[in-house]
Amino acid sequence: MPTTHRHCYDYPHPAVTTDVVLFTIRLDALSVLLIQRGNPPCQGMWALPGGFLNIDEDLEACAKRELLEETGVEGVYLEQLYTFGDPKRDPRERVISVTFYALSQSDHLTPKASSDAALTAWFAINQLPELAFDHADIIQLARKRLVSKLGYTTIAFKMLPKSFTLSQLQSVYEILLNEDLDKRNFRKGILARNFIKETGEYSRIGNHRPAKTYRVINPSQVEIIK
Amino acid sequence: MPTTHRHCYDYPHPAVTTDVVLFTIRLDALSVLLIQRGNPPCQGMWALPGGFLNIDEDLEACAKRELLEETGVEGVYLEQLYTFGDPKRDPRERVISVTFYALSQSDHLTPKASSDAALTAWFAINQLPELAFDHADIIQLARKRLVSKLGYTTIAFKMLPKSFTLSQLQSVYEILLNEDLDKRNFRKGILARNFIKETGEYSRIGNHRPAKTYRVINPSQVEIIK
DNA sequence: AACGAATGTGTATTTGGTACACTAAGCTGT
DNA sequence: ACAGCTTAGTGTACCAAATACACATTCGTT
Repeated sequence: MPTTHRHCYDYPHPAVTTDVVLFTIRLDALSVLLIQRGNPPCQGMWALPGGFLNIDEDLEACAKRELLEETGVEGVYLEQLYTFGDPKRDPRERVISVTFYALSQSDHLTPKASSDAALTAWFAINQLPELAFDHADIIQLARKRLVSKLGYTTIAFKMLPKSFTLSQLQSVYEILLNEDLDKRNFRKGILARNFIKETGEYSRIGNHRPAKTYRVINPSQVEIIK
Repeated sequence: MPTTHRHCYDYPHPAVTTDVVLFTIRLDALSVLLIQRGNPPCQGMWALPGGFLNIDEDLEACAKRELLEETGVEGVYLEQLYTFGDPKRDPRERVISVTFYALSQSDHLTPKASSDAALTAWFAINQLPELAFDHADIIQLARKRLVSKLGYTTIAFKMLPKSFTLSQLQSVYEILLNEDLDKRNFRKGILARNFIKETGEYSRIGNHRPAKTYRVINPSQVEIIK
């Protein structure tokens, strides 16, 4: 077992990791992607995808890389959440975790087993397994942030395909807010904000009337309504 | 010059610092506390108070400690802002900075020269000097966060003494939002939210009618209106 | 006692949000 | 082909919240 310790400093340095809370809506429930840990500590418990920061790597790049390496997921919307640094949050050494949350439509997602053969799986936010480290706290904070951002940003669109129906969009809001919304009021409100416009196409799935599909007018703009 | 390098790791570790954007309102302007750097890099430039994280120290504790050591300021409201980690943000080594913003009433603040005799001074947010590292970005983000939190939290009270007049409170909002507010509507709105109540005392400063003073009912509660 | 300066107060209007029910269009099974 | 099921799509009346707006009050000063 090599313990070369080749990287030395005058003062002790903490380790820095990134962790990602990847949300999607699956089976009408807000869900999170987790990885089962293959090694101690917390072996066998479930954890967020994430890992150690490379020394020349940007924080966001690290989050994206770990997500790709561990789950095969890429191209999702990603935003920094909070930095967790309790001195005892990892029993091995001092670890600062810069956390992110990510949003994706579920049909873009085919999480593969990670390179070290760990299991990855979706869990509904209300049916989470026992989680490693402080990852339960991270998920709850991410959920809180996500829900509160619904009100003044356009992040909801990040959980839908490029083209979507108003019913699909309403469903995203209803699941995240955990309450039913009035169909007419929802449509009136969302259309008044001028974020989306009709594609001219129709969604013809199901044995019922086809629905107009819409797309986001300015996909890059996410922040701040009004 | 001792270069003992006694702290060694299998993989390179970044350094972790905290930096604090301390806001106050001074001379009718939103202002920030800065320190003039005595050493390279960026010698002579102004920078945020902050410094390296001790290996067993909580992030928030580090921010408070550095603020106290470098400026003599303590007891202020402090909240984590964002983590800056661009690989080139510090020319010496890889440095991750976990940033905070803090709010204080100006009359509580008597910033002293720090132990290493650097200068500390207040700067109006619109008249900042040339800043070290990415500290200009940090300040702008902090300002943006502060202003947006005005709308749905009670942070404005953190910039006032325990007992204050409604005109003082309105002035805080006007300076932060950079717009004039209607006196009657402001009072109606703020009183309807039931955050504050009359102390029964009057402020008798100036050659004009004394003003009722108010205090916050629940000083610990900061988050989320409605 | 007159003046200057900031305090303190109410109403009418506008705006935005909420509550609420039926017709339209497609598919399926007979 | 038509009856029945399923989701799409649409407007108005009501209520609550935000806005616009002007003058009398109470100090201190001269």
